[in-house]
Amino acid sequence: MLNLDELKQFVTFAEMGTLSKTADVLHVSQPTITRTMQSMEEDFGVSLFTRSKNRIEFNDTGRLAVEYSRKIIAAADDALKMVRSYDSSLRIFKVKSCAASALSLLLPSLVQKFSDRPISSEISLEELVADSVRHNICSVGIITKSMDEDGVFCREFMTEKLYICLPKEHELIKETTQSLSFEEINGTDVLMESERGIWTDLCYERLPRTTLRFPKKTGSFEKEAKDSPLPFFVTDRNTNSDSIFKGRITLPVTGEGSEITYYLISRDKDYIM
Amino acid sequence: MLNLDELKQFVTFAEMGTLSKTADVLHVSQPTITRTMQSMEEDFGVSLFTRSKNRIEFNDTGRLAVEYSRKIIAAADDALKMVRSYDSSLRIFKVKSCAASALSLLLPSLVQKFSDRPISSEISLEELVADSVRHNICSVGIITKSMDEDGVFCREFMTEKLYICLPKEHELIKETTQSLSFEEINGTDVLMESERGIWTDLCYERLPRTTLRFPKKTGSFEKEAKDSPLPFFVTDRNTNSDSIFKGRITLPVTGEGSEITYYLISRDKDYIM
DNA sequence: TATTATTACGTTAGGCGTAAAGATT
DNA sequence: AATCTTTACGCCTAACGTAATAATA
Repeated sequence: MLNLDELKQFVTFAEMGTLSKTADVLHVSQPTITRTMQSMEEDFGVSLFTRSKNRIEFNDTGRLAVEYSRKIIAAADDALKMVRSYDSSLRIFKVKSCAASALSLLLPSLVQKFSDRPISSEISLEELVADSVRHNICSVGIITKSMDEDGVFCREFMTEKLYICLPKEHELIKETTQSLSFEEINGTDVLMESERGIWTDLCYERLPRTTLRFPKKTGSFEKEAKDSPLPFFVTDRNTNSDSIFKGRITLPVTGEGSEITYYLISRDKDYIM
Repeated sequence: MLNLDELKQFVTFAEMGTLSKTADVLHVSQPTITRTMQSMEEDFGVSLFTRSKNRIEFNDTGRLAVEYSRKIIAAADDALKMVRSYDSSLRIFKVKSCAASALSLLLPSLVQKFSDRPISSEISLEELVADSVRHNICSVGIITKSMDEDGVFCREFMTEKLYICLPKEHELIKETTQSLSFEEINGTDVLMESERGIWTDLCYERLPRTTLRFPKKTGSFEKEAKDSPLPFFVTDRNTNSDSIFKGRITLPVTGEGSEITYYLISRDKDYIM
């Protein structure tokens, strides 16, 4: 009967080249490896090696067997990983979001609704959020595109609009300026609130010539924003104190992507309805 | 450590519903299954069942674990199957062909070239031939389309052209008839040499209104052809005795597919060059 | 009472390490 | 002499079956 322990010795031998080295790295005796290789041939029912007196090497069949052994081991590793993360997802209510604002809005209601379970949350790339929900790694995800997949429920959650906040004398402001497009902002350095989240990703994409400056320490954005002559972005979901807007003008940003709709996704309907 | 034997007991339990039935079908004692299920929970490191006093059932995590366990078992079965068939392909020189004529032409040279190995050959569907070569199940394949895939070599082998052989007074023959198209033949019953092979497939496709009649016993085609008033197909690679053509006229068949080019494919260049 | 899961216990077989032998470079 | 594979031998663990227990329907 094929056996995962033996399979691992088998592929390790393929990587090490000699039985002795294999025994070394696996912390077992050399005879153990010899026996395992013999039993692999019995299990597969075919010859897997060419043997000379003090040398044993894979033949073509052996190399094929190694390939397939790797697949079995990968399947086993995958099984452990997936089952454990699912179990953990049942214990800990995990939320991944592509944006901080939507997460902040959602969390309080989750804390109330699932007061019996610890809640962990994380800002992550949109694609990873979707994947995590797909694979039961997290209970609820927040993304910016509607999702229509079997076994995954989706509903609209909220919208958020981008504004730019500039010092009154900033060169981008002309007399008649009511709003600014990404093209107009592109090239002007901007202070960002966070290194992660959908807005940051968007700025990297739409403002290629702009240098995005991040707070030196996490959480020091407000302080730095007050002292800085740089423009910064805010949204209609802004949670900063009013003081950062002193001496500044806030203008809407126009162009594709400046208004985002967030969607909640989950494999469990009750989690998002 | 995850173990294939235990995994099989695990998925069998999922199919049987009770530990006792599982023990029965697997021919082991009930305590063995109890212990295995306990050790599965240890291996995965999570709870997989809900237990009442004399009832044990899968929970959600358990059902997920069963899914993944099936994948591991499938990977293991696949490995055994593939490695064994590859080993066999090294011992026995296996040829699969979509047509008998090309096989007949190829076999003698193979017998000479690989006189140290037994040769087995088979007529099969074109797609299965290609798949067999891809998966190392056979050494050489004969198909009718050129193939360009990594790791598979291909070369042109021979061509074969289709003719129809009719009794002199057959209604399909007019004064000026020099050839017949599939459209003209379609609807007329025809005696076929074999139930397998590319020509038979082609006739099924191009002569939907025709009833194809096969020899009652394999190998009795020549005998039946002499006595029959039906037309039959031959090719320029015909190997039947001249006697079957007595009192008959042989006309070329026209139309797409009436001339076929055969290609040899193999994962080993030397096998076909 | 029949069925089911679990625990306890004694036995056994299989797997491991040590030691040694045989062969190669 | 050092390295490598294989065989032989003894030990010990881990897995099995039997028997018994407990609970349910």
